[in-house]
Order: sequence, then C-alpha cells, then structure tokens
Amino acid sequence: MLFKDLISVKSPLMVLKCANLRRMSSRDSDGNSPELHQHQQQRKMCDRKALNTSAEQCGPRGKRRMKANDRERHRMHNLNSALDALRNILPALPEDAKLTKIETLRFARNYIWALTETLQKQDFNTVS
DNA sequence: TAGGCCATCTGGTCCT
DNA sequence: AGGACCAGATGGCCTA
Repeated sequence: MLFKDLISVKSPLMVLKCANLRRMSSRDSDGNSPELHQHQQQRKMCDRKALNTSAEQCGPRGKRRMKANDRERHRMHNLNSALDALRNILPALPEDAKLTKIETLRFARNYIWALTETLQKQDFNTVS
C-alpha cells in the first residue's frame, strides 16, 4: 500500500491535515517557546498550590487530599507520556505539528486500520 | 469574545 | 485503608 492510499482513508486523516495547518501557524511561530509554555504551566501550579495551602492546614483530611492530588497528577503525566510515545510512532508528522489528544487517538486507530488492511491484501495476493 | 484544548482539583467508586 | 481510575468542574492560554 502506498502512502497516498493511507492519506485517502476518510475523516481522521483530514482531521490530521487541519490539525497540522492549525498548529504550524500557532505557538512557536509567535515567539512562545516551549520553555515559556512550561513556565506558564509551573506558574499555574504555584497558583493552585497557593490556593491549597488552606487544605494543607486543615489536618489529616487535607493531607490525604493533597496526596491523592499528587498521585492523580502523576497518573495524568504518565498518560500524557504514553500519548507522546504514540505521537512519535505515527507517520508523517512535521516536527512542530502536535496532534491533540483526541486527534492522536483517532489517527492511531485509523493508522492501525490501514496497516491491517494492507496485511490482509498482502495475504490475499500471496495465496492466490 | 467564543470556543477548543489542556492541566489540575475533587469526590465517588472499585479493587487489592 | 489506601491506591487507581474516572468524570465533572474550573480556570488559563490560544486562535479565529
């Protein structure tokens, strides 16, 4: 199967094309470096922590909550790492075009489907 | 300014 | 009991 065949596989890849256009024209091009983005995220974290100091001070329950929040944060980071790993093995992505989470999942599903089709066709040709 | 995407917090539920 | 998972709420950032 040629790559152009893969491109022709219905909607999710059209979504991908739109996503690439959208992202290539955004973020990094307007001087927003990844470092700055990270800084903004950290600042967000600090704000949250400042808000939560009261929870920290309100005894065992507050401590348990904060511990659970840490675990949840860690869990979501793991999930995002897995999504990044998935993005990295998907084909034909320009360096600065990052798929959203939902786009990544849809594209992966579509890509697997296309590969499966390719294998099935190969098997058919081998047998006949 | 509205809408999309994201990170985080939170409470509920299930599992070990 | 404590941890994992989940879904809803909230607020920030960015683009059209």
